[in-house]
Amino acid sequence: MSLPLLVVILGPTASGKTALSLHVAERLQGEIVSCDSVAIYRELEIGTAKPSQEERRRIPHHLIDAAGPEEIVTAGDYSRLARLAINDISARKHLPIVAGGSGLYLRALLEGLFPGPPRSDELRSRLRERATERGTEYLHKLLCRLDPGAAQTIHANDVPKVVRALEVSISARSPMTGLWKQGRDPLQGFRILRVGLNPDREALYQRINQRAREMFSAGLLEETRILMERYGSSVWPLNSLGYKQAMQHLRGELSLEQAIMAAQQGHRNYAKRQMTWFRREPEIHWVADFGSNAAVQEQIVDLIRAKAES
RNA sequence: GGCGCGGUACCCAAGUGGUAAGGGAGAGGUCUGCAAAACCUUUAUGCGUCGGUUCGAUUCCGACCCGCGCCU
Repeated sequence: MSLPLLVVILGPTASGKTALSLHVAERLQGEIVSCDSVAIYRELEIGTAKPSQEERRRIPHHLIDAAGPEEIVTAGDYSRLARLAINDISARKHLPIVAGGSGLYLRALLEGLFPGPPRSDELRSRLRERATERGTEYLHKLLCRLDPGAAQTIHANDVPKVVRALEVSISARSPMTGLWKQGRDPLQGFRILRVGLNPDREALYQRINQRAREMFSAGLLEETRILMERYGSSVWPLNSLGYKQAMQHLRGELSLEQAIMAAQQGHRNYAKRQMTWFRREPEIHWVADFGSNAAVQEQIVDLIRAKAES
């Protein structure tokens, strides 16, 4: 008997992943595992374009609203939680459908991460202090000494990645690139079918513009204001697209129209980055259209059925 | 009609008598625990048009065109 099927629906923002996953879940007795690094937080509703309460009642969703806004859910955290959810769904004989656009999180789930230490906020803040004192080149020079291999791969200006490499090398007391060689821990026990949504770029950008504007008229500013009051403006998820620009407007740094345009721009740039990430993902069945398209939905249902029976 | 200011890439914009900064957009790329993050690469044989001066003009001169402001 062959392994159970795991369906993965990926694509850039606003490409219709939610619509497609909902349709597939409905037709094939599926449950959805979100792969979205921001929708995982509670109380961030409008800016994350989460599926509606009604949709969530109809189809079970996992890893949406799994953490509070003051928490940080890393790729590693996500991977562990998502694997639990997938195994659970599979045990109930339902079809697990992973849907989302967070590339790193998806890779962490499917291919796993290297056996490194988790993030350490104390170490990080110490390193960042040094960086502001002596300049960012200092961190990279330090990395040259601790892990020359990583220093070569990571650009000196890319502070977050340099910091992580240092964090790993220091707290594990051995170079990060050495730990990389121990390999990853891929998800096992499933046959994976990846479906990628790749609508025409121009059409996607128009959709993004429209959706970003709608978020503002649907109350994004008010939602952001409440979150700022409750948790402060420095909590991580408020740094996300849309929320960041809403905060800038609330602080008087941008006019409403400027904030909307900046949010649109941010989402467009993000969609482009997502596509470059996904292009190198293996074995994706690409669809050059939006997931909200009924013909696409039928086609994918058929594809999954065929695959399930093979 | 007169005077003044300006016309440099898709947009904003610096600049020099000796071969066109920078930023944004667009495109491509990187990514091994903050990733809706961060970072990298790339884009004008061309500086409103036509002449002139010069070894050499985007830069100086003249005329013209366009935009803005003021005056009549």
